[in-house]
Amino acid sequence: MTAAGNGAQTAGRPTRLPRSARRKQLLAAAQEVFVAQGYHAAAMDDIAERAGVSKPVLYQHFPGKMDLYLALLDTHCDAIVAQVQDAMRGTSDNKERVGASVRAYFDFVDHESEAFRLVFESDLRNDPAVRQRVERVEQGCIAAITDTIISDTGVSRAHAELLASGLVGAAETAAQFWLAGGRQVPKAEAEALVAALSWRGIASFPLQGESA
Amino acid sequence: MTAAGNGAQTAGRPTRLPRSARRKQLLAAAQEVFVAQGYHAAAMDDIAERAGVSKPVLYQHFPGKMDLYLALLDTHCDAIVAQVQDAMRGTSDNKERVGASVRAYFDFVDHESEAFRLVFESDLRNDPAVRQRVERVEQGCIAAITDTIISDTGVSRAHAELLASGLVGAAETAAQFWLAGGRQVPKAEAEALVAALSWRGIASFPLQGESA
DNA sequence: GCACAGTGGAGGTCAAGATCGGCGTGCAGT
DNA sequence: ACTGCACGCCGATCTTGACCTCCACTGTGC
Repeated sequence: MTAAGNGAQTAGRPTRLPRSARRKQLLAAAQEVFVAQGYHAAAMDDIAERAGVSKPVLYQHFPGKMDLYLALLDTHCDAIVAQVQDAMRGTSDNKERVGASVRAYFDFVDHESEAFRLVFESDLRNDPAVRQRVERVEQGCIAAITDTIISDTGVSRAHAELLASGLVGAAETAAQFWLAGGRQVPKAEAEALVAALSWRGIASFPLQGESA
Repeated sequence: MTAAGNGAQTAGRPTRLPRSARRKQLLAAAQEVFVAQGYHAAAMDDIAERAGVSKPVLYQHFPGKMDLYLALLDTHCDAIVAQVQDAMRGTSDNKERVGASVRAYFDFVDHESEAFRLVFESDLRNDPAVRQRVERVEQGCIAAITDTIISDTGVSRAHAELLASGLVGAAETAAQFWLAGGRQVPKAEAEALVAALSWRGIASFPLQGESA
């Protein structure tokens, strides 16, 4: 199962690809290896072999291992933040906003090849560049929700951020748990359940007891 | 601030310690370095220097880097699971259970030297031994809450686990966010806020959507 | 037939985990 | 009190493993 089941060439005649296609293929191969092994355990040899090319080609497309990783990370960081922001902007019904946000997390986690691990389980969070991006994701998602909470409940920003982080954590953890457990519950059902939990939790806050 | 502010000797005369005390001191030094740098970036030289000893002493107490890390990890894994289980067993009032669980996560995160990073932000989750322990923590906490949810709401186990994972994620993420944000909200206030969010979310479930 | 672009495998370098001979200190026996 | 002993500790070193480049080969356009 070294390089047989993917979309690259299987063996023998090395296929010549245009740079753009080669780059995309390298990114795909790198993603599979990074997701399966993590950053540190993933060797450049593995990625090259997975893509069916040799190491020099890899270094002709990416200056180093870190650049390769960051390219992938950026893609998925942008994806999840955009999905959550769309969930906020897509409607003005807050209940529907909660549902869409939860769906965003489940979609992100359910995306093929478990790429979410690059963001949520990165073994490079100590590296400044990676840490900055990962924190930016979490803070971006929290910020989007925070604004809505503030404008619709009137709680202080600090409180709203805490609530938003709780909601984000619930969706994130539940989605990961749902996937790790082998999708024992149908996706729509799981989304509805977590959305209900979140909505019931947050919906009572407007104009309710603030400092209770 | 290399080795000045800790409990080790500052410089000059190397103090001879009994094995037990030396071991505890090495564990403390290792925890500080692992928390600050992560597993991979932490060098054995750093840990030895932090403890004020040389590397061979370190290897006289621990067979390798991994053993040292696992010793620390086990301690904190046991701690958080026990805290959540105590929160469940400490009372039969479910609202108080939610409050105690949230408090458990905040206490764990607020514990000195940010040791929670060893569990929640480990950069060794790919390693089987570490992964097993970290997953055991999450599943242990979820299981404790799941049982209560099942017995008090009657939802299916799969649904209860999803709800529990959501609650766990909310507490965990909110606690980390609260700490990362510099404790902008007093601890008791933050706990109450997240507890309210969680309780309002879960409290409506009994006899509501399922068996009502 | 020939130049050339791009590939494949072998090697350099370096960081970090793991380890060996010397040193100094405290203690027991006479 | 003096001497030999044992033990814990340290500086310096080895080795492994992984990232990152250099020589021989192959297929194509004129």
